[in-house]
Amino acid sequence: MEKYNPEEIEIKWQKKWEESKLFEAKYKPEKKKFYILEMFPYTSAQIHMGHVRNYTIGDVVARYKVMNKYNILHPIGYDAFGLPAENAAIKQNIHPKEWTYKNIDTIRRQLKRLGISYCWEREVITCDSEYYKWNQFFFIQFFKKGLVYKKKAPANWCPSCQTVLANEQVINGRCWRCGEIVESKNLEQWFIKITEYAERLLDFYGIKNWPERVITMQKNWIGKSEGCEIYFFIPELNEILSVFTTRSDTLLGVTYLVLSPYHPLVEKILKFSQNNKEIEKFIEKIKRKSLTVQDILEIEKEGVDTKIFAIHPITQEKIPVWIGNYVLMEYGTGAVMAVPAHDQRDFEFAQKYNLPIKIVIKNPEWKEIPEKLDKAYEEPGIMINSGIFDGFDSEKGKEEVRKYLEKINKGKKAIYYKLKDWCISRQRYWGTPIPIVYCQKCGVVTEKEENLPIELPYEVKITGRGESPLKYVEKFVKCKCPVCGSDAERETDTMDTFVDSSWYFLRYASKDIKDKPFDKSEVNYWMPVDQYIGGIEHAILHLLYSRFFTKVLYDLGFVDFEEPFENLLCQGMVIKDGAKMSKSKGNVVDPEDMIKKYGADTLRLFILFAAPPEVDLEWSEKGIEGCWRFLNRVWKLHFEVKNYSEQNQENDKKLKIMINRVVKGVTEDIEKEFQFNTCIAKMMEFVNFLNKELSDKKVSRDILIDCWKKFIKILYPFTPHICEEMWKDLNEKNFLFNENWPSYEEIETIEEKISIGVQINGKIRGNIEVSPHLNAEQIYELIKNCEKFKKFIEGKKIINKIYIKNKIINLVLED
RNA sequence: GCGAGGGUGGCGGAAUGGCAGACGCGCUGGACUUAGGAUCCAGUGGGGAAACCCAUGAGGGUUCAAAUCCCUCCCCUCGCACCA
Repeated sequence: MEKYNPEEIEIKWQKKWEESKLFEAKYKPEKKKFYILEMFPYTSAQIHMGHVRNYTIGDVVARYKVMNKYNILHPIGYDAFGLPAENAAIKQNIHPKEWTYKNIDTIRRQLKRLGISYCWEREVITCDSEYYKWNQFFFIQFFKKGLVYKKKAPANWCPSCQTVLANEQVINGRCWRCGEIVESKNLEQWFIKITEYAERLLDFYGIKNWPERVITMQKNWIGKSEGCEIYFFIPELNEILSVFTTRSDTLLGVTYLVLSPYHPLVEKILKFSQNNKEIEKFIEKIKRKSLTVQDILEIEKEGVDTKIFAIHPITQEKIPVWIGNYVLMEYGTGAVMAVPAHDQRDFEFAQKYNLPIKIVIKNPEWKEIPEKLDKAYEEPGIMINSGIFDGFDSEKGKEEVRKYLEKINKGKKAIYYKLKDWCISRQRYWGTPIPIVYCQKCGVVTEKEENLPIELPYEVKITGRGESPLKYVEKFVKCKCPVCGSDAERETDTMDTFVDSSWYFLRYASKDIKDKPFDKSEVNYWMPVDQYIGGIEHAILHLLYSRFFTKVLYDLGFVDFEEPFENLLCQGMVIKDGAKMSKSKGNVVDPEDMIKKYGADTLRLFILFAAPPEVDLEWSEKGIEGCWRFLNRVWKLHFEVKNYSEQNQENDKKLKIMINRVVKGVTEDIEKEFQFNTCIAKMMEFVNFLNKELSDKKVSRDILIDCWKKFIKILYPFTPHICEEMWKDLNEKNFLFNENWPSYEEIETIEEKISIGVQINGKIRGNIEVSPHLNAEQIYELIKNCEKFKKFIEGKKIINKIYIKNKIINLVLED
């Protein structure tokens, strides 16, 4: 027997797999398909344990499904655009392109070294103009459909780094890099109208199995609320103020209105109000404050009286108008009707400024209407003090008030969403150029499709300042108008990298990609993705954008499905010493070091064994050693099996039962929620059992070899290299990848005796061996005559016998 | 505050109404050995000499039977957070 040498075995098989193009996906419309996808890596320097976990889980699924005769697509690519490449350019004085491609080479090598069964022929690199050309193409299609527009909007601006930051780079209101408080800066930006798809994105029909929390997070992010717009006339300004409310039933309890300090009417108010000095002071104060999330939570409600009045649409009463710091311009109409009796925020504000509180909803538990409330009553109830609406249940009252308002033209049904349009402009170099041209004559026009791609110029000076470096690349900026041919200028902003990742999975699903983004029939065959695997951090952004993109492509007739990912698995983080592995914490374990020390199979095994896929995994040096020992035992056992020559059949049946049990267990645990940790535990049990069995020498060679082959097959998806080696050593010619997953028989059909638990009055008193075919009565007869149970039963009357087949029998005795 | 998930040996974790702690780590003892941080064997929730008793965050309930279902409470993690 040779010593187990993982490096030699693994590299040998990886080469063979590559030479035979074993994992190449083939479009076979007549075969049932399985598209297994893992979120592609961002091209930072190298892969980390999180990637290893993600990709190993995917590889087990892929290899398992192949053995179950699915036609598999298991692709990989690189998310290659993005800010870190520019930061590296500044810091290391290296061009973003060189940096990115160098990293891709490293990552590719590392993935191959892990032995993941990728179809390398379909690799996608998003910074390749062959790919981003189609970002530009889709942008133009979206533009034609009216889904793209430009507007001035506040962007996250870091005054110290002199650059715009993406939302996700703003942590608690501060810059992720330098910690400076992020400011808001108005810039012209390109937007895609994702809000037009809000309703369809809320519909998760077509999604089979996603973690509930991801769906909840998306629903919250979209944030639909149904209510009513109500119009208050302001005579002094001769303006109508529209407010949004979900509680139209409380309309008669309105005692004042509140505008956001950013509300457009504020300017006019400043002109007309006698209180304008104070208002100005207040607004100054609000705008000066840059607030972090924490601040907003702790901040006290403050406001200023405009001394201007609005007219209540129903009672015609004069309602004071205030400006308050607790009203958001970004939501609803930027103005609210305040009902302090039934809204806690309004209640606090009213108390502070001595504004009246009018109760209009009666808590059914109140015996009488209280004089004073100590907090707002926000639950439903019966409408009171509401004129013609008195006596209505508040839920029904919402409808009634709304209908009445509609009749008198003072309001209408309205739905608002938290979701904002997707800002895709980035003032950066390393991204897809937006295919827009500014022409003196024709205005803003899209580039002609035949002129794509608009290539990113290589020669550029990256400064890290707030403007796109492309602005200073004359060769890039100067162009001809695609409509009239006169001199024009290009847009210099590039696209958010989330555009790249919104359709990469379609590109994979297509072999023929010359002159088109993807092949429609092949994409319709492979899609939707049957199993998507990735981190929870993409719960909203990437997954929402991809769903949106797919729906638009459906509407444009590019694809025949609306949901890209049917099943989603979010794997947990890899942590060490209780914290996520990170350079700053100094607790990083490098996968390559581990592969050097133990081999890829051991690393894969450990990462699958230490925890179920969706929970966080605590790294353990001792744990990986345990897996190393296990594979060494398997290796040793293999040679003992191979050289075994006994023909004693005494325990053959027992061995058959064991292999059936483990095949059944592993199959079921993979099928059910990918419980790879218990699969491995079951295989370890089998190895422990077989070890003993071999020293007893009571099984026959043929049966043993047969069982061992089955075992190699089920271990294969987890640790493919060592399995290929053992497989070939048994004179098998096929790759295991092309073998069938073993079948199993139900235990009852092969097992003669089963050990069941014996309970007396619900207490376990021991075990008994019985045939699986016996019934409760027959088992009871056995127990009655069994010495160890006699003393519990003798002289007592049995009032019930509960037998759970093959598990337990409970005898209930009279007291 | 709201929403979701979770709390089981010294540790990672099994068991989703049916023998709690599978499997692995660690630990203890033994074998082999010049040596062992290699390998193999045995043991390992707590109490007890034993029969047995007690144990799944705390307390109550349902059931022949509860880690699992129901109620009350405590703690941890994540997400959202002035959303009108």
